[in-house]
Amino acid sequence: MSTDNNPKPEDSPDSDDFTNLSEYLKLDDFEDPDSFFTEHAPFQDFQAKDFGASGSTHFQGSSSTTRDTSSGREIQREVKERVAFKTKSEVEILDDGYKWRKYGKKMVKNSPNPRNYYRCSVDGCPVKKRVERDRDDPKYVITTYEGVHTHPSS
DNA sequence: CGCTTTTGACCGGCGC
DNA sequence: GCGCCGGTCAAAAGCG
Repeated sequence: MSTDNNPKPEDSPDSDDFTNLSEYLKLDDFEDPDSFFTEHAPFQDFQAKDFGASGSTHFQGSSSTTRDTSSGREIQREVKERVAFKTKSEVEILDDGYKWRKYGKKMVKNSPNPRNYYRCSVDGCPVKKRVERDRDDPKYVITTYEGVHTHPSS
């Protein structure tokens, strides 16, 4: 199958397994992150915390449909909204105003740090959160949100 | 008492 | 066909 639904012309080199997370972080060329923050999540309160959050990057994934007719089977996969945030914090448990339930921890090969998987504890909220520490800067935390909240934050 | 967390196992996909 | 990797679920325990 030709997986060319990538929003970025990246010709992955043969350097082991480079986490595409770095790719997301490179997309900090957005111009109006503030509007995004205010419109998608109460990150205003997020930064109001005392953990000193600064320098955040966000990536918006577009919904694309992939159909494979090579085997007569049609695979329609809609990509949910993906947002990656890089926050400078010493703690990984950043309270964004939502309740999260940890459902798994995994160790990534490219990082000496484990990756935590969180899910919204609210019923009907298909939102998932992925928290991982930066491999190059342990003082940075990478939080990846997937999906959109469908319930009040408070 | 309810809910969250924690670890391990399991699974699906892809690569070789 | 097997191995690797990432992701998810499940059961049990701990805590408020």
